[in-house]
Amino acid sequence: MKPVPAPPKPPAQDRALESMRSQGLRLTSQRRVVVEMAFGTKEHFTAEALLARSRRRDAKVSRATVYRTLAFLVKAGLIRQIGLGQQSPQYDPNFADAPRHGHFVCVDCQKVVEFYDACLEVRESIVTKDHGFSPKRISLQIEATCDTLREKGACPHRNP
Amino acid sequence: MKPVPAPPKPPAQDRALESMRSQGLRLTSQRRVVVEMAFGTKEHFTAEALLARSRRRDAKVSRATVYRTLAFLVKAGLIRQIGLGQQSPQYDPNFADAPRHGHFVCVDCQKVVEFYDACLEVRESIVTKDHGFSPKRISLQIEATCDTLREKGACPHRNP
DNA sequence: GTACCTGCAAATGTTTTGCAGTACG
DNA sequence: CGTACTGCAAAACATTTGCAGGTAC
Repeated sequence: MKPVPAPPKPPAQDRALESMRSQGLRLTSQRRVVVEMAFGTKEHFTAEALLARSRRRDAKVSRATVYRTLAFLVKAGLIRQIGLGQQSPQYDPNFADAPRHGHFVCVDCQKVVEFYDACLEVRESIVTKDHGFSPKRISLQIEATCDTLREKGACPHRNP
Repeated sequence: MKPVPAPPKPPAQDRALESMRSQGLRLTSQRRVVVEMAFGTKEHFTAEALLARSRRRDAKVSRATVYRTLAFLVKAGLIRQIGLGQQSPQYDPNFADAPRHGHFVCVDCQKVVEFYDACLEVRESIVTKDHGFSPKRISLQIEATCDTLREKGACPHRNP
């Protein structure tokens, strides 16, 4: 019997629009632009950066609309606000597809690297239950130094 | 043989003052008040709350001094800024004595419960090394629902 | 005595909000 | 067509900073 491939998950972007529609929100052109720009990258971004990117597509997108749309996406669980010890909060669009990853923050070069570990997830779940809770959303951030930088003097995580 | 009790670790408050002195900072009366108020509770607090509490001790402590002192304590690793998904950042004075604990945030009542798990710590360290990093500071926050609330209709974590 | 510190107030930066006009459904 | 949405600008906050005067050491 031929194995049936799992149907591809709709891109986060489509799920966001669907989520908005199902909540009765109108799919305005501005909201489409903001959603497209939010999920059009795997990188983390700030609210201001998302505004700038959205305005390159449509110069009239307002700051207010970006903040309002971002707030909805966060509440819907499609984007997560992460506090990486930096100045203003960053938003991570990858949680829609990989809701359980954590972040390394390289204290040498400030680069953020995402990771996932099944053992951690299992243990996190056990510990949570042991304390009488049911886990809903886990945020794990590890500030660390880069071994390669220390040994070779160059950090492999820094962008080109 | 009589067991020898481990010498008590100096309270976080004393370590903070010592840390400031060793860095060449002057121990002004304002800084003493802010440090005392910061470590005088096990609860998390905001910068504004620390200002209010400090002013109850000395009405003339300025906002600027509170922010400046808080920034030093965070950089020194004695207090940690935690992003608990709330409005403004919270500060946790318990990291000086227990630098590796995590936080449950009850999504039902917003109460924050601290926890520690040795297995998690070991696994976190392994995963970090596997990715070529050496861990320096770990921040684990788990948003969860409270089982007792769901079963009994009352949340045991809510304050009296 | 002299840096370093403080309080004040103004500057900065971010997010929210009120409102009149616009457009989705 | 009505109601939700948008852009704008002002408001609301949170945090930082410049500076004149004060104080620890």
